Order: sequence, then structure tokens, then C-alpha cells
Amino acid sequence: METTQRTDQRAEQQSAAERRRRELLEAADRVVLRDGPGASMNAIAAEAGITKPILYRHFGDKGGLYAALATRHTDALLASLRAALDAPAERRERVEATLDTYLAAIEARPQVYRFLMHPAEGSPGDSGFDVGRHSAPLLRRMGEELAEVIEERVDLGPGSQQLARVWGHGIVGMMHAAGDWWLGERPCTRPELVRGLADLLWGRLAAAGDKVGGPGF
Amino acid sequence: METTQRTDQRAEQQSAAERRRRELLEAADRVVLRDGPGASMNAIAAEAGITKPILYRHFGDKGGLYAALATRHTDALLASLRAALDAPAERRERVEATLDTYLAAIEARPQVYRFLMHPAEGSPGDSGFDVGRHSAPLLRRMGEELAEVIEERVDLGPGSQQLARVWGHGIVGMMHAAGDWWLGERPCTRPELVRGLADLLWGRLAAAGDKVGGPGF
DNA sequence: GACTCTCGTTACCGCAAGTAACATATGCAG
DNA sequence: CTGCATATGTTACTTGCGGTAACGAGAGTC
Repeated sequence: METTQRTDQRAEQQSAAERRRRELLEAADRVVLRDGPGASMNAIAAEAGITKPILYRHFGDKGGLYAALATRHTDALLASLRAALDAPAERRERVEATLDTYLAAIEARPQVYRFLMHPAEGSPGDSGFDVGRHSAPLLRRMGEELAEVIEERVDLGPGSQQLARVWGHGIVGMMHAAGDWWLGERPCTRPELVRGLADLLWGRLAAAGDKVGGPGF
Repeated sequence: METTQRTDQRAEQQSAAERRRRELLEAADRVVLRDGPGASMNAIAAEAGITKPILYRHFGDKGGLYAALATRHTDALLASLRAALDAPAERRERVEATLDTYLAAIEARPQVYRFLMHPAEGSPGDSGFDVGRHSAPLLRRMGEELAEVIEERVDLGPGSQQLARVWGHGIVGMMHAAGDWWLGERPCTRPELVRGLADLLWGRLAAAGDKVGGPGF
């Protein structure tokens, strides 16, 4: 039958194209991990053993490729975070596990992290904003996910949904900034950082007393 | 006297050069505010009524110009924040004032904010990291300043310095991410956001009860 | 008048993003 | 076997940007 044949062919080609896409993404991954976020399309194409136009046929433009790449890693990271977040444990324990999961991830693959968070936003031509929608998406998605979990598990009274979103994004930002700083300076061990942040979230800032024994005051 | 003459001349030229530099920076500011962080050197030079090489003579490279630009705004913002942070008021009031100051600033000039936080890290040639050291510096500086204030005014017991830095960077990150999200979606008013974040810092996450009345659980 | 110093220009290089046009293999209709 | 449609791949090009070299003009100094 012609139709089935055509369908089979289509399907085969589709899957072949998807396999190809995966290969290209893995090649791009290697290059980005090696050269940082500034990796050029030529370099990626060379690593994949092909030339530029094929990349463009598959991903549209550089932003598309980067978005596809970012989505892969983002999905992976979000899955681990969700696991830590949904564990059947005490709230504080879950918070600490989530923080630790995130920090362990960025510690294990700082290049990936840098790519996801500090991508090149070079705007070629006059467009200016069609490229580089990666760093925001990851933080946003993490914030939204956390907001969901908060909203469905913590009793916040009226206006809980809005408050949960504020907290979700706020906590994610706290985790992100502290992690970025920690990764750069390594001022303490990971458990120490986790504990410090959890203490902050647990209201130690409000509970601590004023310092009065200071010099001359 | 020749020396005084030469000195006067030198000083005059120095001040003239500095005035020029200020003019150039203001022109660059206008362009960046109009075209976003992807503004080209050509565009900036045109806005200033001159051509590229002069910009390069003054600022070295694009990174230099952006750094100078960023420093201006960063200094201004840090000054306001320090004022709010050092006000003679209750701790919670100070925290809310600081949050509000920051949010008001990014609300008033979102383009400046975007430039400071999401700069183009385009790596020309093989260098890759000589350009674009702006976004990290602002967050880092804010984090360090906040850490100082915390350390000198809050009694945190042993290990206070390290803990203060963790908190400083964490709180700044929380403020930043929440502000970024809020600026994009405008899900609530500024005072609501301030209050939500302050509540988070005040331990409401730990104090809130579990939600048990959910569907099927 | 020759020297130098700063401000300014035009014209160029290198490089990267993105595109157009061409080449080739494969499967199917007649 | 010939036509043709489709996906895959190539070379060669255009455009635009960051950055630089080489040159020119005014002003003070000896």
C-alpha cells in the first residue's frame, strides 16, 4: 500500500531526524562545555562533523539551538529538584535536600551551570531580543515549580497563591545567587552553606538580637 | 613660570578629557537606554557625534565602556540602598525600606536594570571572558554590602562573619530574582511584594502549618 | 619653521551569524 | 530508463560588529 509505505517512510525519516537532532545536541553540548557559552556555530558544526547550514535547518538560529540545549539540562535539573522537593519528609529536611541538590548540581558541572545562567545575549543585527531566553526561563521555571509545591503543601491563608509565587521566585533567587557566589569563592563547605540558607529561611534573621557590644556604640 | 603653565595646561586637559568622558558616557547611556544592552559601538559613537576609535581611546574596549557605565549606575543604586539600610529604624522596617528602594529603582528604569543585570557577554575572538563583568559585580557588591551591615548590626553568634555573607548574598539574590519576575509579570503591587518577601525573611515559612485539607489527602 | 600632543577621521581586518544556490542520494510514478 | 519530489549535504556569499592602523588638522613650545 502506498499510504502505509509513505507513512513508514515518513516515520522513519522523522525518527532519523530526531536521532540526528539528538546527535547534534550532544555535539553542541561537548563544545559548549569545552568552550563556554561563547561557542560558535562553526565550532559546533565541526564537532558534529557537518557544516553550519544543517544546524540552521534543524534549530532555526543560534537561539533555537541554545534553547534546545538549555531545555535538556533544565529538564534534568528540574527533575532532581522535584524529587528532593516531593520527598516524604519534614519540611525543613526537604528544604535542605533541595538546596543541597541544586548546589551539588552546579558544583558538579559548573560549565553547564554557567551556560544556563549566563548565556551570551549577543544581538546580531537589529533584533536584539530573539536570542538568549535561557537564563530567565530556568530561574522562572524553578520559581514556578517551587511556588506550586509551596502552594499545595503549605497553609498560607488568604492570598496564598500569590504569596507562594513570590516566595517561590524569591527562594529560587536566593539559592541561585548564594550558589553563584559560593561557586566563585568557595568560602565554606556545601553543608555549611545549606545550613546557613535554611537558617535564613527559618527566620533566624528575625530571631537574632541586635549587636550592642560593638566598638563605641 | 613654565612648570605652573604646564601644570595648568595638563590639569585643564585632564579636566577637559574627563568632561569629554562624561559626555561620552551620557551618550552611551542614552543609546543603551534606547536600544537595550545590545547597543553597538557605532551607534554610541554616532549618538555622541563622533566615531568609534575615540570611544576606544577613552575606554579601551567595549567591556571598558560598559564597565564605566555600569559603575555609574551601580554606585548610584548602592548609595540609595545604603541609605535605606543604615536608617535609624527597626530592623524589619529597614529591611522593607531596602527592598522597596531596590524595587522602586528597577521599576523606574527597567532598561538600566536590564543592562546591569543581563549584559551581553559576547566573546569576540578567542578571549571569551574579557568582556562583561557587570552583572556579577552589581549583585556581588550588593551582597557584600548587605553582609557588612548584617555582620555589624546583627548578633549571630560564632561564625557570624561567614553566615552574614551567606545571608547577604542570599537575600540580595532573593530580592533580585523576585524583582525580575515581578517586573516581567506585574502580578501584584510593589508594597505587596515587599511585604511578602519580608514575611518570608521573617520566618513565616517555618511558622506556617501544613496544608491538610487538600483534595484527596 | 620644526616638534609634539591630542582630537578626529577614513579605511581596513578578522570573525561570527545567517542565507542562497548548488550538488547528490533515494524512492516512487509513468 | 526517465522524470520528479524530498531530505541531506556542500561551498560561497552577505551583512554587521568589535577592534585597529594609518593618516590629517589644530594648538602650544622651542
